[in-house]
Order: sequence, then structure tokens, then C-alpha cells
Amino acid sequence: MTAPTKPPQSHSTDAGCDAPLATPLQATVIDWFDENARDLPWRRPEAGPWGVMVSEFMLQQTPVNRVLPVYEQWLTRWPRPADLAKDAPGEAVRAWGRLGYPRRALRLHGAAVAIAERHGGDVPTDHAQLLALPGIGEYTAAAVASFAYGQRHPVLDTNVRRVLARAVTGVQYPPNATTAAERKLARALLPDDEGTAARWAAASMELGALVCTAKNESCHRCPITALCAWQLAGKPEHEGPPRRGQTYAGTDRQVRGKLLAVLRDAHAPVPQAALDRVWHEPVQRARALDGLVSDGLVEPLQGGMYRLPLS
DNA sequence: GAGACGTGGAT
DNA sequence: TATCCAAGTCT
Repeated sequence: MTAPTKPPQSHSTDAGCDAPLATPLQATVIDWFDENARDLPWRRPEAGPWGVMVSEFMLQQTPVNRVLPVYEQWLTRWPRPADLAKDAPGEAVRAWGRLGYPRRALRLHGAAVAIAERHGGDVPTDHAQLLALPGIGEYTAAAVASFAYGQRHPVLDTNVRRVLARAVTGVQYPPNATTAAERKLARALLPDDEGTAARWAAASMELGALVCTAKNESCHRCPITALCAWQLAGKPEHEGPPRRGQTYAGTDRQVRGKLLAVLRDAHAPVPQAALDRVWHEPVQRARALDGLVSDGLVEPLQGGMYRLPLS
């Protein structure tokens, strides 16, 4: 199991003269990670910052197993940001395949252009510069800075939020939207040492992904079950309003998805008539197509023809 | 801050 | 079959 760079010494608070690098909670999770981390391509040293960044875009709301093959294709085709920047944005959208939320492909292309233009072709190391790139928000900026460059940032994704909600706060699920209290907690739990903080970020995320899952959590395999506030409280069920689930069937999103699928599979401009076949209801169909055009995902041509954007 | 934004596997 | 969920971002 290859995991990111290991600190030179033990994380444990063993008897001795050195100050602990982390408290027992963090040290235990990091030790568990050392033994149980998945060998994912973007965690290998050869992935580099660009590989980490591409993976983070793809993993926004898309499961690891579906990302893996597309990630390999992207890194083979566009091994550096400048390679992607040279290609048409529509090629990024096409190569995105069925990962979903294709605006991410457009934003990743835009980020590559910005990196080529403003950063000499290298993924920036600075959190604020990362945050300024299209498609990079609070989470992704922290993740790239932490995983690619070993920096110390609170990395608060859905996995970490759930782990902290249970282990520390003692509730089954975190709030729907990230709160200031969660940020404060994540900040407080960040180990002082930079490298240890980066490992804690990856480790706590992995624990949420493999053990402390949203449903069917595996507390019997959890390294911190004895410290877990939720466990100690008897694993009370979530109270309050149901966590919002999004409907999909019949929405504009579904229509947009069908329209874009036609354009992805075509390697020449597509006539309006071909797009009309994907959805029976003309008003919604037109609205969805307009939306794709205004989002820059589709380029309208003369004579009612459409294609993925060339620029 | 609520809602839009894709897709497919699991239960 | 219906709902939930997956390393979020943007408006």
C-alpha cells in the first residue's frame, strides 16, 4: 500500500521526551491509514500536482471506481496542464465521458489555461492562487495544497465532516451545509506539524470513505471506535429534518444530460433535429439546450447546427 | 443560503 | 421502484 510521504518518526504519544506529533485520535487514524490506504493512482508519487488536481476535479461528487479509467485516459492524453490548455474545451467535455456534471470538465480546462498563462505551466502551490482557479473551491484548494504539496490545511470534505460529526460531536450526520463550527473544529484538530497535518487529512478522509460510511458503517473495523463520541452515546439516530435528496427524473438536468450525450458521441456538428429526438417536450428541451449554450458547454453554429465548444 | 448542476450503483 | 449517496462549486 503506497501512501503519501511518511513523517520521519512515530506519530504515537509513546513514553519519551519528544512532544507528540498528534493526539491519540489523529495518531491512531494515521497509523490505520498506513496499513489500509488504497493504492490509488493519484496517490502515487509520479502523479504529481497535476495528477492530484485532475483527480480532485473528477472526484467532486463522483465515486472513485468511476473516476479511475477516465483519470488514466486524461493523464495519458494531457500529461501537463499546458497540454490540456492547447486543446479545445469541447475535447475536455468529450473526454469527461459520463462522469457527470460536465461543467467540471470545462472548468478544469479553464484552470489549465490559467495555469499555462499565469503560472508558467505549473500547478500553483499557494492556497489563494489555487482558490482563484475556475472549479476550485475551499475544499479542492485545501486538498491540492495538502495532497500535492504536503501543506497544512483543514480538508473538510463530506467524509471528514461525517467522521468528525460522529467521532467528536457524537451525532450520526453532519449538517446539510458546512458550518462555521465544523470549520473551527477541523482547524482545532489539525496537527501542528505540516507533514502530519497532510497525512491526517488523507487518513481521516479515507476512514470516512472505507469505514465510517454514510450507511452501513463498519464500527467493528474502526480504529477509533473506543474514542468515538457517537459510539459512546449508543449511536443515536439522526434527528431533525430529513436530509435533502435531489430528484432527477424529468428535470432539466436529465434533458441536458441527454443532449450532451448526443454531442459527445458525434464528431461532427449535429443538426437540431437530432437533438430534438432526445426529449419530447419542446419547451423544456429548448430551455435545456439554451442553458447548455449559455454555460459554454455547447456551441451553436449557422443553420441550426450544434457541437461541443471549439474555443 | 437555497437550488442548480449528471450519472450510475447499492439498498 | 424509489431513494440515497458519491473527495463540491457557483450563483
